[in-house]
Amino acid sequence: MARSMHVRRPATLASLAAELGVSRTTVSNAYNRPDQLSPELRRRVLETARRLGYPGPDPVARSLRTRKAGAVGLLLTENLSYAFRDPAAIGFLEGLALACEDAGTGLLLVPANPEREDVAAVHRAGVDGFVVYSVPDDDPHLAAVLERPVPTVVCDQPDLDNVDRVGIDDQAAMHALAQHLISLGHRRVGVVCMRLARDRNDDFVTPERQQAAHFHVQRARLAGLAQAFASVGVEWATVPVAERFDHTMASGASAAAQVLERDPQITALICTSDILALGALGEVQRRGLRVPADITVTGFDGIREAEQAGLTTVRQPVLEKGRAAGKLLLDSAERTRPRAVTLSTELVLGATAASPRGTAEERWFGP
Amino acid sequence: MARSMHVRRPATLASLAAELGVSRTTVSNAYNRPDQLSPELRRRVLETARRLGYPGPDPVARSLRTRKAGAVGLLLTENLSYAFRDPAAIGFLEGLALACEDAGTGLLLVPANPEREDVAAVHRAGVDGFVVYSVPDDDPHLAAVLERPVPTVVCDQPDLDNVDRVGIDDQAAMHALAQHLISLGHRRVGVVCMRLARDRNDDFVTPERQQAAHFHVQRARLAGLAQAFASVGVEWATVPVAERFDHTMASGASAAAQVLERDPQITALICTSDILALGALGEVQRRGLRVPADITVTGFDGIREAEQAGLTTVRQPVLEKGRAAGKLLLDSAERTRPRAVTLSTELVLGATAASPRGTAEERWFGP
DNA sequence: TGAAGTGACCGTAACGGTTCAGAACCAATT
DNA sequence: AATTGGTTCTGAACCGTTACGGTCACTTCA
Repeated sequence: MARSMHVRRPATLASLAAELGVSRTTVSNAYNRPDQLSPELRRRVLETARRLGYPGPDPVARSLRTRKAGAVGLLLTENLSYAFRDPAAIGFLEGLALACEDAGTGLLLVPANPEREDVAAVHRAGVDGFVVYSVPDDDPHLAAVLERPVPTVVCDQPDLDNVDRVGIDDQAAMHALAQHLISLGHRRVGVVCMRLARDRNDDFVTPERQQAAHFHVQRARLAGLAQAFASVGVEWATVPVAERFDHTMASGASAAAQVLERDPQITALICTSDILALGALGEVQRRGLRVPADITVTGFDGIREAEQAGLTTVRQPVLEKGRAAGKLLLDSAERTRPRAVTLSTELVLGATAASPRGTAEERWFGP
Repeated sequence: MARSMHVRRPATLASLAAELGVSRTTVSNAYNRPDQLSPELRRRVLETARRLGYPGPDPVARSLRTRKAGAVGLLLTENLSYAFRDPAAIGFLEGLALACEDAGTGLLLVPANPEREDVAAVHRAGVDGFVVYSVPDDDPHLAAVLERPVPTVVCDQPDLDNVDRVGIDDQAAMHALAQHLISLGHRRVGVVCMRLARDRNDDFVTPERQQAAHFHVQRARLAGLAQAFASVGVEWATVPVAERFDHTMASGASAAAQVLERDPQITALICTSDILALGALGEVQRRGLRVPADITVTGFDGIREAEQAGLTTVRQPVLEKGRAAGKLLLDSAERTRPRAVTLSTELVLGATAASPRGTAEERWFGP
């Protein structure tokens, strides 16, 4: 190949300067400060660059000198690829991408596999800051991020002092949903929740595990439920709570089955995410139960698929969360840290919740 | 704040070395080659690093020295955020993320806004290679990427000599779909297609524009249709082809309306993407036409939403495309470039295509 | 006892830029 | 003639690492 004949090392600023008989500074200026040299010389520089195949200043070397990478890193709970399967995560990504785009900043997806504890990828990331999306309190990747001398914004979890955060009031939102169910007359309920810690537990959750949960969001949602139901005399410890490690519809279905087998008498199945709820919905119907006539099912998130299914749920502004996280990170002007943004949620009254047989009214006024 | 009291410059390899009274090399080795120094010294190095708040070797400086960034860049046709709204793009991203994750490589989303011709983001990207997803032939960002001295893989379009490519045979796939429609008896059809060039043209497409299209994929799909229909005597120039710049269901709907107004007699509406087809489907039904009894509608891509709608379409392996692109880029071992990967497609016979009233049989044999 | 390892560490030279304080030159003003 | 100001270009320092080719003391073995 003719190509491999002249394996001349790629041109650099210095070689260009030598070729032209000018200083490196001048070549650098030709790219970065056109006003610092005569148009004629600049033209010659660019011309020679083209001739020599010089692609312009090396981005890495520039980053080293300027101490700016022009990118923000994103750390996720899950596999990188998972993020593209979860509608809520996709919404978050879209919002974050929006903010980055506005700022002309790149978005680096850091390959932090939660299985392996390999933190090297975090150390290798050349970024000006990190956004951390929904990781457990004790995530080693998070620890590695916090060691890096760059600003960081956490979305959802964990809730750390000294670190900027964007999120919602999970406990209050779930409390509101619970109040709604309570007002409908539900007292005997079951719960399906997402993973509470980094270890897999596809089973019922003990009260201790609920309180010790390393995922702040799930802990808060359960606490919201517990608080609401306890206030109307429900013994929370007796409520079956099934946990699933994988966040899939299949998990929702199997968890629903597990709960229903433990207590077939429940009138409502409360799920801490829409994905789980959609799975539960399928399982419930597969068992011949009508929703909401025989049983109420609720979710959390407000994803499109939930809306289509008419799910009663809590809508949270996923896109806004991403955008807010990005803005917070990029507006490093405001130095009053740590800052916290709490976005509002909305109770979505779908068609999957209703009063249990023997309605609230009947309870109060008798048949 | 106590924090701002000691604004001591952040520790570096050198300052650590000085503190310890060893050489920089040794500190570097403590991180990168533990076998090159005694465990005891290594322990001391790491201990001192912790005490001084040294976060480990600076990734940018390391990248400069090793000439490795540990990330691949992704260049998209559209706004970054758009990628998270298009199911096909999401699938591609998932596949690409999968490949990157396997290799422990980061994925940098480059903010290349197609509106502005601002190529700086491409120059600023510290990456070991680029994946380019479906951009027009004359995209300035693509030109900037190709100038960079790093390997590049193009997915879908454009189809360049000297550059690795992953894609499908768009022309053949569309030809097969057309053959199917022809065998059903369709002769009078309309077409809805995606943007053919970087300039906005939300209108009918002239034959010249079809052939000069800067989007290779769309050009090929139209060519497949033209070829198939021409071979059964249809004058392709008379077929109404409506183009839309934005890739949304709303665009599909309006384009369908435009085509139907031009020629209400068409028996099939062929769309070059599922998104457009779903929009067209809505518009057609809004007009009181039954699908497929009154009119046939087809798509292209095979996204989940299309499957749910029972759309007759062509399924292409979007996730596989992403994965293949990533692998191609990362397996720089095989140096037999340029390489090309053409993945196979599948005709999906949904419920939106049928013989037109007055079927093929009736045409041949009479009533 | 001398040659040949071996393990632990170091010095120097890149890597490819950006930046800042001037130098050199020229024209215009005082 | 000296000063001022502006434009254009340069020299040297610096960014924080890692690669490479050593040195040096301490075994090991014939």
